[in-house]
Amino acid sequence: MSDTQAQKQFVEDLTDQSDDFSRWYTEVIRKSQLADYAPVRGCMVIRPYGYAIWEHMQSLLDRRIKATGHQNAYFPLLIPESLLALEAEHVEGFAPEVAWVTHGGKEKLEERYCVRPTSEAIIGHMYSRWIESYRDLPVLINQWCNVMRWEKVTRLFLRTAEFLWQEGHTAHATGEEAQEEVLRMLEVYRDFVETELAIPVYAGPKSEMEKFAGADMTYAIEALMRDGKALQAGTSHNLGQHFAKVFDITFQDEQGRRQYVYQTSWGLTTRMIGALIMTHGDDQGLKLPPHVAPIQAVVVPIWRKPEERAAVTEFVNRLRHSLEGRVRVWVDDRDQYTPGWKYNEHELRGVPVRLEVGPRDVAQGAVMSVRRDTRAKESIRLEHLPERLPVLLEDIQRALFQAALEFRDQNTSRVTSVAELEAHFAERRGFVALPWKDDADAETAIKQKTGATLRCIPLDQKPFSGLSKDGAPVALFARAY
RNA sequence: CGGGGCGUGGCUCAGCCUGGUAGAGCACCUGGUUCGGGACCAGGGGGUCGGAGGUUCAAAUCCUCUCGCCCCGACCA
Repeated sequence: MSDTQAQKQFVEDLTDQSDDFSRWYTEVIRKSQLADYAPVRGCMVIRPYGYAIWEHMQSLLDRRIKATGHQNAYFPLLIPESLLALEAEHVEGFAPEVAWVTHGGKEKLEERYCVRPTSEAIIGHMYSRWIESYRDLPVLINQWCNVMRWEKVTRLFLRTAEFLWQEGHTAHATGEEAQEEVLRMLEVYRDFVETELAIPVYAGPKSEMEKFAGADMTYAIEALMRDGKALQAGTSHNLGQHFAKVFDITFQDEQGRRQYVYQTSWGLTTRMIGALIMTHGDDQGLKLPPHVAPIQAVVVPIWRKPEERAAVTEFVNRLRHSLEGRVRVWVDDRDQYTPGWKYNEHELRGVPVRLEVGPRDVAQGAVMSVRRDTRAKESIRLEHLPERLPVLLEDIQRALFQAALEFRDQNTSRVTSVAELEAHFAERRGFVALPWKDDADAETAIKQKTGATLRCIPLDQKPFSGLSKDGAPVALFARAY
């Protein structure tokens, strides 16, 4: 039996990625208990294991949002239709997917409310009341909340009718300041996603066609999933003065002149859990980056006789105490499962490190650690564990990023003509870099022929130097989620 | 929204074609033996077949409608 066959045996009933990636994705989510379907069309329940990942994401991103001077606030779930309708382009963009509240109890409402698909409208309305002078600027507010978009086709985490996110909304005195903010938050996203989620991204502006409804300019970070499809992982919009004009958000400048503010908005969603699954997962299941893994190390005690059990339990207790506050550890002392069964379950659930503790280990005063990503084993003495385990976890975090980066780079091709691009997508997936000048017709044609869309024009053009003959920047195309 | 597929104990599925009142494996419960890569034996509980309507003496099975999910496309975080 080959190694791969031997490994495959470890997991029961999980479709291989190469057989059917979509099915693998859905199965791994349900079997690992990240989420489940809810009795509401297009909605899911994020189960405790999945929600814990989101909580870690929130805490790591929230820290960065606050470090860049923003404050959290909360705006209502419901938005009056009249407010949403003010910005034509915006409302047109979202009209097909808003849910409406028409009744309060048995009474029909005078004006219907929409369940927010995003909060530009209601926040714009409030900003017009709060901002009077240049001294009130900038306004730097973020909110963590749920939003609803009545999607026709839904997929767990990637596209659900209701999802969780943070949306930042800022107002500035000048366009330059707003643009700085847009790029600052794009960089916050890039750093967060690469550092904490170990997902490499390309960051840059979208084309005119792909931008947010109502924005001057949209920037995004784009990641590559293991099936070769791109996933938008976060967006940062320069809204210019569109919303300021329709919501009448003005201030008096130092010369006493009345001016419209310049705004930005930026968001990152629970979709990133989907990105995590599809970037790192393999045929055995999830591989969670230690920084956001709910359980960083799982302890599996092993014994045969009662006296062994006592010794192992005592040893495990010492181990647990020695790691308290340093590593998120869970001792899996469930009686009804054998060690082998637990190994498989924790691999499916993507726990970065497994610590096996049996009589042999206790005799040596050590534990056997096994990495989820490489399966590499290492015996670690109990007294070294508090130092060694955090280092090991950082190694894994780095290795996951490196593996994803290599995959992404191997699947980024360079071409110099639309014909080459089309030939590429006839054969395979991944990112394709092509020198590009904004041209909606050509972009539409590519989309129709290949299914690929312009994902972004990377701000960092260095990886593509020499590709463009006439100085036009390189754009990245891919089929995308 | 177009094309395709699927809804039967918690899960995976058989039964449907050729109607006769529901079955397997896993999971679950009890007892015992086990426990270093998904243990074993014995006993046990649980479904009215997605929903509604129709045909029929009789419907999981045939017909109509409807809801949901999955896959592939068009739209989006």
